[in-house]
Amino acid sequence: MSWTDERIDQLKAMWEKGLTASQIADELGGVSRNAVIGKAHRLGLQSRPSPVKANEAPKKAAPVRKATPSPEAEAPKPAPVQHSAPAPVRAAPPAAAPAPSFAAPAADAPPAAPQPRIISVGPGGFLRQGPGDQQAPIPPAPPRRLVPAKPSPEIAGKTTLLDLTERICKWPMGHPGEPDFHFCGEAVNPGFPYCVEHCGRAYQAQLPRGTRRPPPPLPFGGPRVR
DNA sequence: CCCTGATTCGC
DNA sequence: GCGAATCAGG
Repeated sequence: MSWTDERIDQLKAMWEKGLTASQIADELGGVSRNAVIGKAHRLGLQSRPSPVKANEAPKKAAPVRKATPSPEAEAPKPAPVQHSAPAPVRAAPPAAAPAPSFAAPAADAPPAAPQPRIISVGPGGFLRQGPGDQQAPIPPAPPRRLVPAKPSPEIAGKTTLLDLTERICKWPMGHPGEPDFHFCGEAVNPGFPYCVEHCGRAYQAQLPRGTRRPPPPLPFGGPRVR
């Protein structure tokens, strides 16, 4: 897969929306988490709370995979060039401005900055965009209003189709179409799509036709032959 | 173990 | 430019 404009837009939208690189990667499909992160950085999208970047210790971690003699000496760069926008731009509420209501423009608030442009990501990774954002119109009529995702009480806490990953047991519980249909959700038996228990049900030795139940094993205590 | 993002560097 | 490999923190 390559980074088409469309995919880049999706990446940006999802990244800014706060989805993790992994989530973005499998929404986009065909790319790895690393690819997403790499691309995000290349695009200049920047550093959202990283678990590992918290401290500001200027110590040389000396990570550098493989051989890196780094023959270069100290590069004298005492002049920190003042770029215009180094600051992490996370929405900075003017004061105690709560309730991001739909039709609640703060009449008194100074226009501040132009809103970054709002793109939301729908199920499957498609983008909901403002009318003027892109020339490509969305073929199916866009939803008239955004309804808060409602998981439905029956399935709350259950493993849904959207929750499945390579390491989650995909054994169906109930039947598709039923309101509480979900998946097992246990950790898989490595190498299989199901957990250990359900592997046991999914993969059973095929007995020759006509054979009756295999005799129960006699782990011990069988008739002593001597 | 799992996850996360950051960084490096060969391609 | 791309992304696997690696690092490092949670």
